[in-house]
This record gives sequence, C-alpha cells and structure tokens, in this order.
Amino acid sequence: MSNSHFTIALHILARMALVAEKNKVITSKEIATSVNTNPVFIRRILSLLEKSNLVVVQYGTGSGWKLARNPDNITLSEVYQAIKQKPIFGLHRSIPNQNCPIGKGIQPVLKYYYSDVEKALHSKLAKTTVADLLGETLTLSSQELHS
Amino acid sequence: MSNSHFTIALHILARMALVAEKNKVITSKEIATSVNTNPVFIRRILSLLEKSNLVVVQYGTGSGWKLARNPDNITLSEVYQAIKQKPIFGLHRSIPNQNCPIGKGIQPVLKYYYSDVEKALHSKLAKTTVADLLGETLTLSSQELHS
DNA sequence: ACTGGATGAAACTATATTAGTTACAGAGGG
DNA sequence: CCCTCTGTAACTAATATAGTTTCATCCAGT
Repeated sequence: MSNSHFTIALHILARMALVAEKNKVITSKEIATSVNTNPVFIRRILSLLEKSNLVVVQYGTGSGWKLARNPDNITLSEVYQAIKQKPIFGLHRSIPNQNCPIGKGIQPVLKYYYSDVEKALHSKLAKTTVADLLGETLTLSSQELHS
Repeated sequence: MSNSHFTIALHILARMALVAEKNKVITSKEIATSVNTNPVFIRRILSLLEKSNLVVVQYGTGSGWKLARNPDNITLSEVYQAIKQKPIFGLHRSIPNQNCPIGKGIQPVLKYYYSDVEKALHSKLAKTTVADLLGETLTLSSQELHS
C-alpha cells in the first residue's frame, strides 16, 4: 500500500456516508472531484473496499456506489484491513547473510514483532468508525467556513 | 522512510550489540556483509542513528561503530523515532477539493487520528529492547543450525 | 432490443521513491 | 605522513505510485 491509500479510502467512505444520509449513491467521478484526483484511481480503491464488503456497486441507470453498512458500523480497522497491500514494516529487500547469526535469525523474530505491532494498530483503529470520522470532519469544515 | 529502513536499523543494532559483548567496534562494510547490501546504504542509516545518539563513531586506526548505550537500554520505539522520515499514513498527495465539506475538513481530523495511532505504535515498540531482539535472534539462529 | 451513463480492467506514460554505485574529501590513531 | 574508514554528494538503476486512455461490460429505463 502506498501510504496515502488509507487516507483516500477514508475520504471515499466519509464522502459516501454523507450522501448515505439522503439514501443516494455516488459515482467514482463525483468522488474523484472531492478527492481531487481521477476516477480510475478512485475505482481501484473502491474495488478493494468492495472485496471486503464495505461498499456495494449498482449498475444501470442511477448507477454508483453506496456503503454496504451503516457508517457507525464500519471501523477504521476494517478499512485498513481492506486496503492494506503491504505490512507496515517490510523485511530486508535481499536475503541477509545466512552465515551471520544475526542475518540467519533476525527475520522470523522481526516478523513476529511486526505482526504484534499490527495487532496493536488494529485495536487502536477499531475504536473509530466512519461515522465518527464524518462527524468530526463536518464539525471542522463548518467551523473553518467562518474563519 | 522506506518500510525496510526500520528492519535494516534493527539489524544494524543487533549486529552491533553482538560485537559489543566483546567490547569491539564494527565497520559499515562488515555490517553491509551481514545485511547483504552496500556500505553506503548502511552508513546512511547509521547517520540517522547517530543523530539520535543511539550509536557512536570512532575515527582513526581501529575505526568503526559501536552502540552509545547498553542494548537493554535502547527500545525499538527510539529506533523507530530515529529512522522515521515519513508518518505511517500519508495524507492526500494533492489537496482535496475545498468546496466539498469532506475535502475541506478531513485532513486535520486524519492528522489527529494518525498521530494517535503513532502514539499507540510507540508504546508497543517501547516494550522491546535491542537486547531482547539480539537474544531472540541468537536463540532462533542456533536452533535453525540444527534443523 | 436499444440507449446511455457508469463500471472493470488492461495498457501505457509520467513521476517519485528507494536502493546501488562511484568518487573523493575529511577524520584521526599509529 | 600513512592507512583505513567515514561523510556526503552525484549519478544510475530499479521499483512503486499515480494519472491517462481505451474499450468491453453491466443494467435500469424506454
């Protein structure tokens, strides 16, 4: 995962949660306008979210996307899980020297540490929902309109 | 930070902790052999670790590197802090649409969330030291020699 | 059926990031 | 003064990321 994909995914979901209040769907093009990027990029992220059953696509007239569940029932942990392509920390790019005791033993140890760190990350992310994100975002953007 | 820099930094420190037991220093070339990469790359990481006072360099005859402190007094949190160039999650690459309430308000909210996540990460990483890492690595590598 | 607006995915380009390499001045103990 | 290693810049190569174009596919509405 590029480290911006998670941000884009959250932006998409918050934007969808906004229109969900009016029971409407939204197109990748509309989302792209909000994110300020191109629709294909958005669809690539949407495709990942769809595979994790966080969003649903509709075809035909009035086609577009909507949340698969209520926004207060989607946690950031699930979103991260859906988007994640690579772990937070990568191992060595090339295999370390197996004749060195460190080179030989370090990878499994780090793998274990890193998976532990990701678990901590998930429990933190699980405490926030898309509804929380939408709420705070709207609060902030309406405040800033007056500044 | 590339997501492998943290791994390389930990490899370096574990390797240095190993020679620290014999009160010796180690050169970037020796470390590079263990990591299986080139000395300049190692020196770039060492330079970051030095700025955070985790390692010390010696010049002249018998030159090389050593830990600035006992390995049981260096936590992975400090190492991560020393290495980190970018936050875990990046924001939008290009500024989101300021005419959209989501685009306008989302970045500060995410910034706050992300800094919270990093704090959780640090408390997790703070529980492990370089000495722990070295110990587990040696245990594992000696086990695997018999497999 | 046919239409129209949207998706899915592949292919390609452009840009940015990351790592590898070369080169050379600077440090300092012997 | 010598020797070995560091510090850093400059360059190249490889990879990752995002933007763009294109076109087949989907399906509600007519």
